[in-house]
Amino acid sequence: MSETPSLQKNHLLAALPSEVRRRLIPHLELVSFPLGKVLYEPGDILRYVYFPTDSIVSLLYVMENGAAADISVVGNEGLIGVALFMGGESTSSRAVVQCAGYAYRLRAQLLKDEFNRHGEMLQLTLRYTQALITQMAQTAVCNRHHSIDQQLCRWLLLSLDRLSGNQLTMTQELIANMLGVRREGITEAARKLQKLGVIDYSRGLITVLDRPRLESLSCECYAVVKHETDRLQPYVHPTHLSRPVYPGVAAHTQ
Amino acid sequence: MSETPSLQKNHLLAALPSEVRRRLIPHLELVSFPLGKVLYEPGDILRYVYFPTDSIVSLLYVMENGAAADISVVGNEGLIGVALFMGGESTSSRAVVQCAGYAYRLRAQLLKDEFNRHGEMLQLTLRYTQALITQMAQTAVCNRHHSIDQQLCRWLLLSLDRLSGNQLTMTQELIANMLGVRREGITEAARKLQKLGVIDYSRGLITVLDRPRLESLSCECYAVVKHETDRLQPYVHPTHLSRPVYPGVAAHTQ
DNA sequence: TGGCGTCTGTGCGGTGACGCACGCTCAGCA
DNA sequence: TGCTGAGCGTGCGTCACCGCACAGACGCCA
Repeated sequence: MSETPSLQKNHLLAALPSEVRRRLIPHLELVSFPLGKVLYEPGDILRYVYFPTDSIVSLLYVMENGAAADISVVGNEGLIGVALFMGGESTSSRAVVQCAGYAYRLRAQLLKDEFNRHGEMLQLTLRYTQALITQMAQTAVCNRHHSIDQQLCRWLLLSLDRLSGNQLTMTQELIANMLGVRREGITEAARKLQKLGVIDYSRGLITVLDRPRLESLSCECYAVVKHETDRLQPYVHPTHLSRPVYPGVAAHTQ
Repeated sequence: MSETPSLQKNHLLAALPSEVRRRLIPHLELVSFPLGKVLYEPGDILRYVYFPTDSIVSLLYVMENGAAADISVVGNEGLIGVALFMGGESTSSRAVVQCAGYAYRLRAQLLKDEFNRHGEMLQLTLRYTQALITQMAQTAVCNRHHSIDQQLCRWLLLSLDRLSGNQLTMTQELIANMLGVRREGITEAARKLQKLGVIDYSRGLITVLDRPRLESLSCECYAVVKHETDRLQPYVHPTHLSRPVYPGVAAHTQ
């Protein structure tokens, strides 16, 4: 194909009908995301939407006292900047790069232009947004009910799903910030996992050795989110999605 | 006006241009929501969307062990069933009536038909959805960082905003279920508020006596959500929203 | 009017997470 | 080669919340 191969790494871009993709390609800019880069702060007007290929971005809520917690994780399955097409133009979250890598960006206005064609782009992004909502909701209950141990497992799995390989480059401090807990809490939870032979880690590099075990140690939240995401974004054969926009949704009523 | 006046009580319906509203009125059915009624369970196909007028519905996530936590509260400012137009058709949440009252319902297909006209309905509902997302996200961080005392205040305020008057008919047990905490925790928090003269309550009837004080005792989460909701849904003059759909969003780019 | 059930009040031990403090260890660099 | 600092390990007291258990209080209905 004549397209940049890495463009296919983002599931949303990959799922676009080739006609739409051809329209957008000239406007998609590959950008590098260094670790810790802030894509936007609460209230910022969004000038771009970003489609990660091999980077991971966390949506963080920051409290007045500086304490924060991530409410969702975005990787190659999604995009950053849903507020733009939801109509709000900005959000109250902060978007921070959690795993360095690359992403394609698209000017806000170009995305809106695409929506105005009432094409597949709208359907795709809305479905993704619903998956995102699921993740946020599950995060909320997880924060309420589950132990740090379980949440660490959930979080490792969510991150792992958005990368290739079985390694994560992140310090315990970073993870603690994401989960909104103490660093020591992560240290203890990570040590337990290491003792069980589930993960190995050293100075900012985490290797997952036994993924099935990790899944069983995680709270149900991971499975719930994954299941729902798979349901909403079954991008195995992108052509499956080449249906008309709203009328295309099966009319189950009656 | 010839329209049912109570239809105006729902902000979304009220904000519709009269042309759209005229189209929908014949299909809007007023239904009664008794306390505790379950509108849908996780995974249910949504046959209707509901526009509350004077009822309040909680979106709950239920864990495998039965423990639950509400992730957002929906009243006359919104609608129940966003999954329908997000494309998912169903959600993983349970919708439960938390304050008895009334709502208008609309058949799923009719809503989709309305979207296919690419009208204001889409813009309106998407903006609402973003407000909902904000609420979920804030709930997530609130669960992580704030005390039961603070969360109770937040929750009373959120509920109060969606009703007229300063009274809530709900038992401490119910509130505890919503917040995903022990009933005793609510008892203690409520007692503190009563001692301060902020609220009064007895056997399932809560009266807010000093709302400003309640707001100051609440965590920041209430204000954040309220501010964002007001920004996204400034339905003071519904005609303000009579703009073209996507192109109407001010082109801030450049 | 008496009884029953719902709603609320309170106590107690247990525990998970916090805040703080300090020590260790390894990579990278001068 | 030795220093420095980032990353990780660990202990200790404190606190919020939990689970359980039971007691009082009020409303409603027979």
